[in-house]
Amino acid sequence: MAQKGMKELDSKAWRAFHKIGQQLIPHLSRQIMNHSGLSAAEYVVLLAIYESEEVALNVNALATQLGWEISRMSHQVTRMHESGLLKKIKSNSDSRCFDVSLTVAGKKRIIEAVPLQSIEINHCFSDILSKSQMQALIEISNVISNHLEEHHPVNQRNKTQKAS
Amino acid sequence: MAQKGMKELDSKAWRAFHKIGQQLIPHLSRQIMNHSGLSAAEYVVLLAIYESEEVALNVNALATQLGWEISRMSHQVTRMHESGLLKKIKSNSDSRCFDVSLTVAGKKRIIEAVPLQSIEINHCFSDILSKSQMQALIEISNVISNHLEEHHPVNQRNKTQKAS
DNA sequence: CGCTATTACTTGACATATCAAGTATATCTG
DNA sequence: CAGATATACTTGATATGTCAAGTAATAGCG
Repeated sequence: MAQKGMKELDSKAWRAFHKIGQQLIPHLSRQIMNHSGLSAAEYVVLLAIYESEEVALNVNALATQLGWEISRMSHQVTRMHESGLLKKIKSNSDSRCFDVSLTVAGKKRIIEAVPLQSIEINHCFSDILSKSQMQALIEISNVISNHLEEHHPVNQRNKTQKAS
Repeated sequence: MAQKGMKELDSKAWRAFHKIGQQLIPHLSRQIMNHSGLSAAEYVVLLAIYESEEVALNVNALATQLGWEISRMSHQVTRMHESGLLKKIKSNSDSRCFDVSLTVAGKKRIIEAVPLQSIEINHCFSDILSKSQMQALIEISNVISNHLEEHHPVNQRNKTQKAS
């Protein structure tokens, strides 16, 4: 976290950023768990599918959308399929792919969970930051994301994306 | 990530924040690993001890400083002790406590690792943000941290802290 | 068509995080 | 000083993330 050979402001800013990441994200994960019984991972996966225009997404498209490694997505989808949150059907256009979609139970769970989570995000984030601070965060995020996408060819994950 | 029932700006800001957290932190963790062979967890633990004024810290103080759960810290210290990065000696003032400190090897590893990691943080963070953006991040971090500390009594972790 | 390369996903081993109990040592109270 | 409490840390089960290899199906190319 702390870094010698960095200017004072740089170091403080980095520590600040790192600190909220380490506090806020775990806090919100725990809240999702407490409020809806979903893990944070289950929550984001369900939400990504729920919000998607597509009827069904494949594992690759999901991974790309969430910025996850394929293998992580595969494990997660497997678990969520086993626990009845997701349907997983071999695509008929390309039988290497799976069409992943929400089960009735999965849809119900995410619809219940989202408003609770929104409240919590408002409490810990939106309500206590000014508009200009949020604006700043958006810009900062763009700068950093663009940099990473340019200079760090995004490992092995995120190759093609298609929904069958 | 996305949240219905949130205003547009709020939602974009939250997604922006979440996204960089999910991209940048893992990226830097991988870089630590590649450059120095230390895991991100090992790195922050070594650094916390290295930077500390104290000759030795106990598990509790370390956990508090990093904002970790005690049990996580205990596991981590155990592993790092086994791998020879840390010394762990029963305190003589309170034999429930351990004095944790760097081994020679641990000190060497962190001294080598820090400058490499600084360079990487500069590349992906400090060099591409303006001073005012970094300033904004510091303020945002303070707002959020203060809120969490006030309203979410910091679970079971972070109780007392003492260095024996 | 047949052969190689690519793509989509799976799998298993391993590292790590979290949670709920547990152990051992202090400390506090009557 | 005995008994209850609190503290410091450990432990083991479980969940999850990462990595390296694998399998299977499609695409490209001669």
